[in-house]
Amino acid sequence: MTTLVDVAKKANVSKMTVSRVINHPDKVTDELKALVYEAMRELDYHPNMIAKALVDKSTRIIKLCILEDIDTTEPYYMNLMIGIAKTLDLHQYSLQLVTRKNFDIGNCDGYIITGMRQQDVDWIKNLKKPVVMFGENRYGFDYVDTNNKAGLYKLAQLALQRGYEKLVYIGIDSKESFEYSREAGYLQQVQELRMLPELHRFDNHSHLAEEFIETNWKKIKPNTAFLCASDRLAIGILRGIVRSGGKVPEDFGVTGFDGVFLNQVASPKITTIKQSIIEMGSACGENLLDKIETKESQGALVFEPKISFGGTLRD
Amino acid sequence: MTTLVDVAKKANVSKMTVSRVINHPDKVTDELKALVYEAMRELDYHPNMIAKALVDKSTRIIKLCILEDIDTTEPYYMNLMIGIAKTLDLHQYSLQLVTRKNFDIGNCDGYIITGMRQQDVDWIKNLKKPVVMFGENRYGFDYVDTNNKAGLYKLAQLALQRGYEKLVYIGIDSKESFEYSREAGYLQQVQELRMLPELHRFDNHSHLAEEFIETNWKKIKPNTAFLCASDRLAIGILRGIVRSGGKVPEDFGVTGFDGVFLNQVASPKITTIKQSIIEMGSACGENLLDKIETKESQGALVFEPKISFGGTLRD
DNA sequence: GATTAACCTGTTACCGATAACATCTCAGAT
DNA sequence: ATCTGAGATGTTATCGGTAACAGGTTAATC
Repeated sequence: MTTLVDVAKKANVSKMTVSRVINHPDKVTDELKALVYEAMRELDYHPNMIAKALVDKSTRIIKLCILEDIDTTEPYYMNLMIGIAKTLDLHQYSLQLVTRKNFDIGNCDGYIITGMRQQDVDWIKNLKKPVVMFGENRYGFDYVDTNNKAGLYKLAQLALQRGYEKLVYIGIDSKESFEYSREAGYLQQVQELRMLPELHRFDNHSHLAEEFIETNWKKIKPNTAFLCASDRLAIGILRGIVRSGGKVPEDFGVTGFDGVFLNQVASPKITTIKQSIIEMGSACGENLLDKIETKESQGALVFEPKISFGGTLRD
Repeated sequence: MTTLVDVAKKANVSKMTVSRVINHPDKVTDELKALVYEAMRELDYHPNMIAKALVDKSTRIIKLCILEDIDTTEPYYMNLMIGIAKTLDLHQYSLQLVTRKNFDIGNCDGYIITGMRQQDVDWIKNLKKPVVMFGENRYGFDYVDTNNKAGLYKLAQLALQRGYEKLVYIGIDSKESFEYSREAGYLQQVQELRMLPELHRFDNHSHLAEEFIETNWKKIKPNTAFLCASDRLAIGILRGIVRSGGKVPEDFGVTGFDGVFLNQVASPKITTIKQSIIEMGSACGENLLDKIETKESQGALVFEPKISFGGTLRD
């Protein structure tokens, strides 16, 4: 490993000058700067982050707190992590994964938190390091998320364009903000057209949605589209309809939300909201690192939803 | 943050003595040790890993290299990471996620690698830091994996016990070691009973398996069990059979391999090998950290497979 | 009783960076 | 010509640990 001193010798300056070239380039003359840059290049110098961390009492560690149960952990977290990791690696930060089970020790420079519940608000507010949430919230934390409301609004619109006469919303039985937003998107579209809303909510498990369809099959009329708050629920609805003898997409429409993994294994593929989770993860990372360096809030970052066209809405 | 010096003052010793109590406790008298421990407890002292890392030129970073395409990245990697993270956090290490796309810079103390192909053997052998593979291999790298052969052997045995007369193996069209082992497990069971083996291989996508069933439906006789190398393939087989009008589990059996996530959304649930990926991840971490500290190879660690009973084999 | 060895404990230097302070230079003011 | 001060560069101390060496006791040996 080449160090500051190596570069300094090569450039015939003191190591402090080299340090300044890196951190306060405006305080060094162009002439010396050129020398130093040249030396750095020749020696392929990379700063030792550990030493830097020691002086400024930082850790270069970001904690990713996944507060949801592992059981319900959606596969898209994998993509989230890939996105986060991409940014962090670039800045020589590294990641610690934290779940409710190993929630402890160890310092860090910042947090990315996902799956927050109301009960978590207190301790999160007390954290002494910058925080970015993955997933919208109404407690004033900076966050990165898809525009959930717009997502359901668009899907509802699409279902109408495709000629379905009734829109039923299948939601997740939770008090989280994203759920309210998705419902709001549905309701807005429905109310703009003076239609009667119909909402049902379940825990996010496909078999609950399936049961719902099967037990209520007689009451369900053709030409209905089911707008689901997740791909899991959509898969259940789809299966329920198929089992009951209904035809998708001819007589019934189904849409989901997420579109990372589940719709790959459904057949037909589900028309859903495709979230570019990797990019969103990168955004989380950048947002947080900015915050760490500038010590200023970066605000929320909302991604516009994109529809991924599957085979569960007719053409 | 309390430091060595704080503890030293409190215990009325030099900081070197405190350091020794931590790293070479045999070189300090019991009397002083007691004092120091007492002081450490009172001050809630935790060593600063950054400072330690600076002197021994380590990074406390482990790189997790996921060499598979993100598209085919199975959700179980999430669990793998949780397992790894659990161990690493305990030892104050942290993780960097590396994919083929951001394969670069940054030092580290060791690697956990998964999804290795033949073409990767060379550079992996050239790595200067300890390596543990997740997934069996035949190149002499230490690894952690489920006993793939035993897994398929057991499933085949189970299918026979449940009265299926014909066993068909549906494999993944790849040259990776785990695939050979699963095939070997199937073949061993089949040959022990002098049955005729039948193997088919596809890329690991459910719709390929589904197509296979549908195009060959006429040739497929009842009382056959399909032993699949992955849950994805099993889902495809299952769907193909159901679509073609076959009855599972009455006339046809289906088994998978993995059991982390996919079988949660299948209906009925697939009888599969449940891998405790979280534990395996922890094992990877421990194996690697051992290796880093002792500088000795720790060997392979093979987990015995457990069957997760779903509804795709009859009782 | 002096010598030596074994064993503790403390001192110093260092890992690779940065901040704070010291020094030096040179332009502009007096 | 001397003084002043701004701006550039170098020196020193520091972050929190550890290794290597130095010094001080005590017990065993002659």
